[in-house]
Amino acid sequence: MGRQPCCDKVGLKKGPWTAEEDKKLINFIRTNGQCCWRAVPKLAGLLRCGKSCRLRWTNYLRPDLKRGLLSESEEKMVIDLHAQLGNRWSKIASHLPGRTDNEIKNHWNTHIKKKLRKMGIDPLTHKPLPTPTTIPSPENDQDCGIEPPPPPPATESEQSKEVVEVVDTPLQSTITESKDGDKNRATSPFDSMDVNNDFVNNDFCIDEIPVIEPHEILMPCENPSPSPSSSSSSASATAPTSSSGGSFSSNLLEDLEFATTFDYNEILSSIWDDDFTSSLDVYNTDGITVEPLLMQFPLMVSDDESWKFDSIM
DNA sequence: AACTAAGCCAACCGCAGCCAA
DNA sequence: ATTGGCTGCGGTTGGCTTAGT
Repeated sequence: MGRQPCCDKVGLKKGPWTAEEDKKLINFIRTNGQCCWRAVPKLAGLLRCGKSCRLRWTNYLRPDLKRGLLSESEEKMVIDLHAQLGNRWSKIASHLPGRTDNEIKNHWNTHIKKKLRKMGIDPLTHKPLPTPTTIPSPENDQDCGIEPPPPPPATESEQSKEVVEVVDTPLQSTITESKDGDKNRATSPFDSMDVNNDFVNNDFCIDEIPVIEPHEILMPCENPSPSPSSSSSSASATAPTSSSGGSFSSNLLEDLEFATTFDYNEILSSIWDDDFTSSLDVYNTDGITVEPLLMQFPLMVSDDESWKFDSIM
């Protein structure tokens, strides 16, 4: 049965989201909540398909998102979970509050894969790579787009199945899953690894970027830099750049009436409904309940300029 | 300073699964 | 049991940024 396209693509906008679009989407979800993504663009006045709106919201605009590089512990968790679950990014993301599947997938492909290879571990199987004497390294470099020959080709599902079912390989984490989905972590791939052990213990860096401490990311906004007149639509009205993310441009912030000195919860309550924010208080991920996110991450910022509320007001 | 290559990430595409009619 | 609509997921790509020459 032929599937209809998810939306009529004629006249629909694609590509990076503008601050104006973000604003519309936030305002819509703020007043209506998340429902019927197909209807969202029409109701919110957006020339986007529902899918695009959902993606933008879940990957960028959600208030509970934790931005910035993954911490060391998060990376290790991703590796452990990947050993168990394979490329089931959404499942993996469900164990990392504030992280999206897309973010984890990107981080895996750009950072973790390389690190694992450096450590002599096949990122696909989480088993030791063949020694360089057996396979010439340039051809073996998957970054060149050349996957190594056997280990035998397995489909995505086969690969996942294999990883989940075969649990007593040397580097395999032994996470046992109870019926209610709880994961009891026993050993990590790193525990049994003595190859490059110093790397594991000392050099498993997060790209030399320190983890941002809460006191570092809470910005008092006492020093509003003399930004160009906010009424000027020149720079702030343009679409967000990829580096800045741009989900909160100065225009958007103006429109949402952010205060120059703010309390994050205040901001949240001004942007999102009480019902909505309260739904974030407890985040249950497959049996793992974490601290209420808004308490855990009073203000989640990163190198991302867009989160520096103070400097752009 | 200019050019090129590599890295990175937001967004798109298409399929799978779920569910209601 | 079948059909059709919707959402979620994973793979892929386009374009911007950064590093190297």
